[in-house]
Amino acid sequence: MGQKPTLQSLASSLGVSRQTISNVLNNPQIVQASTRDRVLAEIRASGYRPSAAARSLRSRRSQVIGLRIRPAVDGINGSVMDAFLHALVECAQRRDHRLLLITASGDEPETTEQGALHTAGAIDGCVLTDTHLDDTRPAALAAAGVPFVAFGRPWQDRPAAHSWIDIDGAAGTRTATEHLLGLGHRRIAFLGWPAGSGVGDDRRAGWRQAMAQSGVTAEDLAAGALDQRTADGVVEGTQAMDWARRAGATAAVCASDSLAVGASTLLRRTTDAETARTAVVGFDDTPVAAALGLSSVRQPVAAAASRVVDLLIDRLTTPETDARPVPVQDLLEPELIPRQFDRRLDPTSP
Amino acid sequence: MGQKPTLQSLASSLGVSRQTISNVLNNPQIVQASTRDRVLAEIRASGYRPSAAARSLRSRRSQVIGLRIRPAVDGINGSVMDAFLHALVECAQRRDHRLLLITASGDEPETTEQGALHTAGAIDGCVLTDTHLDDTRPAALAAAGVPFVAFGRPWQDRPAAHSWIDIDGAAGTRTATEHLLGLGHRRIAFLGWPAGSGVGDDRRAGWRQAMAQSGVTAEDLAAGALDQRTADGVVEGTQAMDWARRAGATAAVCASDSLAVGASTLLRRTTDAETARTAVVGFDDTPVAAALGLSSVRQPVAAAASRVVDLLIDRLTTPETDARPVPVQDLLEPELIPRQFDRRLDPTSP
DNA sequence: CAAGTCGATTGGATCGATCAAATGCCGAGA
DNA sequence: TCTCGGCATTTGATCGATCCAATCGACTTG
Repeated sequence: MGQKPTLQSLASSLGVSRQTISNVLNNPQIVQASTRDRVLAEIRASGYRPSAAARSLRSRRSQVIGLRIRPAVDGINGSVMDAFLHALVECAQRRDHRLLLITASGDEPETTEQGALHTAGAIDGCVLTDTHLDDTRPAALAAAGVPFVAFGRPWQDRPAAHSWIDIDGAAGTRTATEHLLGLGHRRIAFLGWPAGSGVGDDRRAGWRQAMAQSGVTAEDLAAGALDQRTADGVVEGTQAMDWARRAGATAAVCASDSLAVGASTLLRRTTDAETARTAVVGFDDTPVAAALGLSSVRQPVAAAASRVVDLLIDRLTTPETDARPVPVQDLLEPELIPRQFDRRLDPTSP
Repeated sequence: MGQKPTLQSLASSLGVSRQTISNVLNNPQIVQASTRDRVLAEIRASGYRPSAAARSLRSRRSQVIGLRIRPAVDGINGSVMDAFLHALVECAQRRDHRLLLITASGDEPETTEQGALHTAGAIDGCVLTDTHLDDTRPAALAAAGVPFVAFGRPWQDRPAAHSWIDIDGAAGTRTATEHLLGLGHRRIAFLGWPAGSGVGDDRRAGWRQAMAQSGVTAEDLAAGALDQRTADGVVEGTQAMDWARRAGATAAVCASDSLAVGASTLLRRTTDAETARTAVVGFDDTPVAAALGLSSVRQPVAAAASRVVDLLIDRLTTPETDARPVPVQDLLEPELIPRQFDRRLDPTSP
C-alpha cells in the first residue's frame, strides 16, 4: 500500500463507482446488501478513511463543536468543569462529532473567535459555559449566525431565544437544608458568595426557601446568610464558619466545596466540643469533599453534557429550511450525597 | 452581503486573481505593498475567512492537534493537567493551530483513534500525556506515521526515538528535601505511591539522593519511605503521616499535594505539640495547598506545554523530504514554593 | 537594440469527497 | 409486445482553497 486510499482508488479496485462507496458510508440502506458487504470488507481491509477536509468542503459541515476553556482559578471547583468537559467529548464522539478548544481573554474575544471559526467552517456550532448576568455572548453569536447551546441559564429577566441546560442549584441547597432540618438543626447558616452572581444567588435562594417553609423564626434566619466579600475559597470558608458559629449556627449549607472544606477545617481544629459537632454540607461533590467525608450536593454533570450535545447536534442536523426551532430550556435536579459530616443535632445542647 | 465571500468573489470584486489574494494571506512578502494593502482592506471590510476545509484539502494540513483527555480521578491533581491543557491551547493558538479532544478507554483505543483522525486528515499530529512503563503508544503512533510529542518521558530503559518534554520530579523532591535539611530536620519521611509508577519512583529517588548526600544515618533513612499500597489520596496521606510520626520523622516530603493535604490534616488535628510542629512539603502547588499554607513543588507546566507545542509544530512544518529529525528530549526544573508549613526543627526537641 | 533577468501576477489543474441528475435494469401491467 | 415505475448504480459538476507553470511588464546589460 503506497498511497492513502481514496474513494476513487477504492472504487476502481472494486469495480464500482465512487458514489456507491459514498452511499455505503452515508446512506447504507439504499445500497444492495451484497455490494454493501463487499465494499465494507474492502474498506476495512484497506484501512480507508474518508478525508475530513473533502467531506467538510462539500457537505458544508465539519462535525466539530467549539468550546472555550478557562484556566481553573480554583482547583477544587475546576473538577466540575473537568467532568463536564469529559462528558461533552464522550457524548459528542458517540454522535460522530469532535470538540475543538479555544481560549479567549474575555467574552467578546470569545464570540469573535467562535464566529471566525464558524465562518471558516472549522466548527459547526459551539457550547457556551459560565453564563452570567449581562452576558453578551448569546446575542453576539445569534447575530453572527453561530448555532449554540448554553450550559447555564441566562440570568437575565427576559426569556432567552436560545436553548440551554442548567442545574437547579436552588433545588440542591433546598434539599441540603431540608436534610439538615430533618436531623434536628434549626439554626442553619448559609455560607455563600457575594450577591450578584447568578449561581450564588440561586443557591442562597434554595436555602432561604427551605428555611422559610420549615417555619424557623426570623431570628434563626437572620443568623444565617454569610456572604463573603472576597472570592470563593478554602480560607474564606474557615472564616465564615467561625462567624456562623459565633452567631449560634449548629449547621451550615455551603455554596461550594471550597467553602465547605474551609469550614470543616475549622471544625476539625477546634477544641470546643460543641463546635466540633457542627454539621456541614458542601456543593459539587468534589473528590476532596469525598475524601474528607463531607456531605455534598452532586450536580448531574454528565447528564447535562449529554443533553447539551444532543440539543446542539439536533439543531445542526435539522435542515435550515424549517421554521425557527423552538428553544429547549431545562433545569436538571442535583442529588445530595450524605456522608459522616451530617451530624445530628445533640438534643442536650441548648 | 448575501453569500459568504470566497477567494473567487473577493478576487473579481477587486479585479485581481484568486492567487494574489491567497498570496497576501500566505506569502505576503511576494506581493507588492500597494496591492497587498488594498486586498487586506477588502478582506477586513468583507469579513472574509478562508475556508478551513478547502485549505486543508489542498494543502494537506489541518492545523489541528489531537489530545486525549481522561477523567480526573483526583480533583486535586487534576488541576495540573488542567493547567497543562489550558497552556497547550493557548500556545497552539498563538501558532495558528487548534486542539481537538478525544476520549478513549485505553492506550490501544487511543492510538487507534488518533491514527484514524490522522489518516482522515482531521489532525496533523498529537500530544501524548501520562506516559508510563511499557507504554505501547509511541511505537504504535510511529508505526501509523502519526507525528507526536510526549509530555512525560518514556520510562523504559532504552532511549526513545521520539521527542518528549518532562518535569524533573527527582530534582523537585531533592530541592524540597534539601530545604527541610536546611531547616534543621534530619528525620525526613517520604510519603509516596507504591513502587512501579515511573513518576512516583522518580520523586522518591530525589528524596533518597538528597538524604544520602546530606550524610544522614542509615537509621534516619530507614524511617523514611512510606509508600502507600493504595492509590494517591487525602486519606492515605493522613495515615502515612501518622506512621511517619510514630517512626520519629519531624518532617515529610510528599509525592503529591493530595498526600500533603492529608498529612497536614493530621497535624492540624493533633493535640501533641511536637507532632503539630512537623513540617510538610507537597508536590504540584495546587490551589488547595496554597490555601492551606502548604509548601509545595511547582511544576513549570506552562513552559512544558509551550515546548511541547513548539516541538510538535516544528516537526509538522518541516518538509518530510529532510532527513529523519533528531528527537529533542528535555527535563524542566520544578521550583519550590515555600509557605508557612516549612517549620524549623525546634532545637529543644529530642 | 535585442536578449536576458527578475518580480508581480495570472490561469489551469487538483485535492477528495458529496450533490443532483441521468442511466441502465428489471418486472408488472395494459 | 411495449411502456412505465422504481431501484441500484453511475456520471458530471461542484465545494474553495493551494500548487505549479506560464505570462507579463519593467529594468538591466552586453
